Amino acid sequence: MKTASQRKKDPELVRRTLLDCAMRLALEHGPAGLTVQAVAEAAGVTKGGLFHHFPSKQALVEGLFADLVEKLDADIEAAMAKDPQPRGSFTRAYVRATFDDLPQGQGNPAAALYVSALAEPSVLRMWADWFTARLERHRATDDEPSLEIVRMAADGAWLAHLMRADGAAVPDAAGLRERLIAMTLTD
Amino acid sequence: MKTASQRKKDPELVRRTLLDCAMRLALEHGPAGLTVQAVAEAAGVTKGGLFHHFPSKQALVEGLFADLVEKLDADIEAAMAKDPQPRGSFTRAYVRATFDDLPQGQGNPAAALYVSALAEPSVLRMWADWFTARLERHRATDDEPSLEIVRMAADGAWLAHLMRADGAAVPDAAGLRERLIAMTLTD
DNA sequence: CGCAACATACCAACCAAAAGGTATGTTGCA
DNA sequence: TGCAACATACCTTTTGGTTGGTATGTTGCG
Repeated sequence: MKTASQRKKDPELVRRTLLDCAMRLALEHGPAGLTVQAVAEAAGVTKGGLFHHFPSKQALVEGLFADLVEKLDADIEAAMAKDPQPRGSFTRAYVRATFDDLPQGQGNPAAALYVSALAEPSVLRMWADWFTARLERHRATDDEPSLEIVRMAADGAWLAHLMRADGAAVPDAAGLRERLIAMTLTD
Repeated sequence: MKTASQRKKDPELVRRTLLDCAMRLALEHGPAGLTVQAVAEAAGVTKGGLFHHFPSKQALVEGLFADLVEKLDADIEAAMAKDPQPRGSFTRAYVRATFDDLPQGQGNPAAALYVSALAEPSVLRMWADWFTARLERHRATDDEPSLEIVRMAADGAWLAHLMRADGAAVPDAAGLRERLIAMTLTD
């Protein structure tokens, strides 16, 4: 991004750039690398400029995760639209979205980002609210213990993926994914 | 702990106290609350005293997780000793240990501790090494996809427990646990 | 329209606090 | 006495955050 004097004023773009850069930095260097200084610099803005858009660092982090939840929600919605079978459709979509959204590239700082952000009560609340709301909405089709186990296994796979030491990939992610989806149909 | 002038010199005890206090602080306030100052203070020692036992903060964190892995390993070993059925015995023990070691009390900063510590490559390596070694050792009895799913579901349950917003407990942890164990027997 | 009045979007410099770490003492046990 | 086990005091860096100012729009009014 060019410096402010060279570009047209476009606060919405700056806001987006800040969020994008924050996400990139956090994924690459973990939560310790997510400093307002670094984010502002990466976005071609000064710290003061950042604080104009986000009144505090917490607000920035909240914006980050609001984006993330929104994206996950959209992916799940899309996956559900293509699923003819009603029973377990949310669980299948959850599995698909979880496996598809695995951040590729270097994986270990990403884990720290996600879960350490959940130390922030406001972020934790965001996630919990979203999840319980979806669970409530699809209670009729996805409220079975066997499906809960599938979702938890997906979470576990997500965690395993994030925590894999250096290149060591998760053995057979695709096969695992299909197996979990099959579990929602045959039970 | 009394101050140094009032107590007998007992470096081993001080070391243990430091690790225990560090664990407590991290569980209560998350990784951000795990400062050498706070740990030393809580243990009734000054910062200089802490740095005498642990040459750096990273060393302290590594000691913390070495303890954790050791405890988990002991629990799994104990659970396996009481399990007559060979097939899936490691997976069952893993499930039992995972559910039994759920840190009670307020849970959200704990999640941050665990996973953010895994941003430290040395800690991540510790965990990965332990896990792959156990997997290799029990390859004959626990190398089936269905058992892998059970272990991942246990991880997911662990994550869900850590991430529950304020009091909201995981619905039916005990039932879930039994269900997972049953899955290792009936498949 | 044209221009003053105001609001928005930034920048540059600075600040207090807290962090990890070190250098140098002091104390107590063998 | 000598060394391990601490305490005290200090340093450096980095952090989130603030302050005052400036450039760029936007709006109301004669």
